[in-house]
Amino acid sequence: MTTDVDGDTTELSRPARRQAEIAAYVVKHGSVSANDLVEAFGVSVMTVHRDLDELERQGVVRKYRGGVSAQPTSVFESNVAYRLNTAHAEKAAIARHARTMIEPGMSVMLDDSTSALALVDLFEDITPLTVATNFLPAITKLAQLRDITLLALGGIYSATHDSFGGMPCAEAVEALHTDLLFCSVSAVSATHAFHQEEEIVLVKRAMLRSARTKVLLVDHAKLQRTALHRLAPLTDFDVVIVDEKTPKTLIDPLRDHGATVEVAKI
Amino acid sequence: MTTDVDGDTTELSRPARRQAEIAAYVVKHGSVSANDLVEAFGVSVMTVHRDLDELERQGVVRKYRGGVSAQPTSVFESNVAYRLNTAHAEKAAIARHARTMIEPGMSVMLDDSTSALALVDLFEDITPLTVATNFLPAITKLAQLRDITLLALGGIYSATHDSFGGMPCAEAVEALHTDLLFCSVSAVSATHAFHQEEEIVLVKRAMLRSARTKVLLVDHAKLQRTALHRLAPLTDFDVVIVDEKTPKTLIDPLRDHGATVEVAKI
DNA sequence: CGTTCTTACCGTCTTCTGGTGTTATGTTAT
DNA sequence: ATAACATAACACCAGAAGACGGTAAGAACG
Repeated sequence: MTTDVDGDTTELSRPARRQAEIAAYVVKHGSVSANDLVEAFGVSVMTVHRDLDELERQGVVRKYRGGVSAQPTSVFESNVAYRLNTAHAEKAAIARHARTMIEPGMSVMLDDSTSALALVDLFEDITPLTVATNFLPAITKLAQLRDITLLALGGIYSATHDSFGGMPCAEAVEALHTDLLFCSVSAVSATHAFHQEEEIVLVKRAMLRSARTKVLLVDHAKLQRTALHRLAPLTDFDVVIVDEKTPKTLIDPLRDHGATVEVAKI
Repeated sequence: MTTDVDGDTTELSRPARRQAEIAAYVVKHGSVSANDLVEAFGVSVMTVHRDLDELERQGVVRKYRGGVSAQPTSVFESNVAYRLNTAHAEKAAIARHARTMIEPGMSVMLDDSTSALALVDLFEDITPLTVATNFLPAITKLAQLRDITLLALGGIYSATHDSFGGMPCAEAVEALHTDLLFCSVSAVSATHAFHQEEEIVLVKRAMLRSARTKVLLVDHAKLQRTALHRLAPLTDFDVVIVDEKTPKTLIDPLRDHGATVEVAKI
């Protein structure tokens, strides 16, 4: 199988990668047996089962005796799109660009996106800093850093996103007001940002209300997709940052509709 | 140096262990130079500095040119007591005992204590379960488990406790009401539970208000200590669980004052 | 201005955990 | 009852991350 829109194959642990591929395989075939997967991926039955367990834990597939089947696309999409997500260099570039907007002493809010995670790696040098996020990997990283006030946004854990959400999270967000918000979405049209899942939209909307300056991080893959729920018009964001690989033909429409778009150089 | 009240030396990575010992050393001597520590522990200057940096990050010592000094005891106590904390077998026994109080489907709240952490390891078999906690290691573990609804209690991260606290956390707690609460404290007298730090007390009090059945987990070391802030009378707890090593002479007074004490068998 | 202490960087070593297969045991369907 | 499938329990291997020291550059103190 060739999957992959553009190059950049690695940057994901082998099992994680295989799991994402298995997920794609399952969705493609609707439902498959463990043995099918053994042949297709050249690993042992045991490993297949372990992978499937993990995918089930994340809510991507459903196991039953004799095989697995795919879950409703919404869940799958946002997960696998996210896991197979590469574009590492672009993400890093976007993060570096975003970083220039941050001054020591500021308060920053991050959502549960890999783009935001790339940004976290740059925080060490912008201290002191207050960071609020509901994204577990980000929380774990930030907890290690000195001179960073970490404000964890709690809530109901979602294995699919590895983050916290739901009403408790929205409430936690509403109790805050930060200088900056960096967030991402699953899809971007000429006029609006979209997201697959309603509960996530809830939290992101709350975040948008709780920050002075709002920044949308968009890698070029997002611009060609669509998603179910309309999150907000792009004009709600003070800045939209895209990566260099984004074709001009996709950027121009955004600007025509009033968005402030900045291009991050690699 | 001999430290160590009772056997059980390991169960802590080498650097972590040395750091705890260094912390103890610093407290004992009030303030020491890096070179002193080099001799005392037989490691390089570099390593000493790294250890001290870590301890400073946790708020246990204060670095200045020429050496380090201990922080106010309150901070130290709750940290090092915690890190040097062994009594592994006892903790496990207490956890196993506590476990019998939990039925599938219940909602459980945990505070930031190693006792609670031991309990987490037993949750895998009591599913489904809803667990709320502000303790980062517990959150990380629970996020891996299936059939557990994890409710993270967010707030301001404290490196000393590796948990979240402050007003945001207290508010998150107040929005809940669980069937059970398992918590621990730094010290227990015949009549009351105590804790070193005020902010922590704030959260624990909120937790006590937000649970139907309240359980206090006490390993025998706690019964001989004292601490600054009075958290609550022991009669506020429905059950107090102590380990087998606790001398009868310490248990009886608790019972005389009306507490329900149960002894966990190893 | 020099001494002392601290940090930054690099290379090496070790430790450890994650990933995997194999075999054995358990479970469900036919 | 038996075959197919799933889980559990070891044991192995490798890659990665951590721990550590040394040296050199930097900063603070006298």
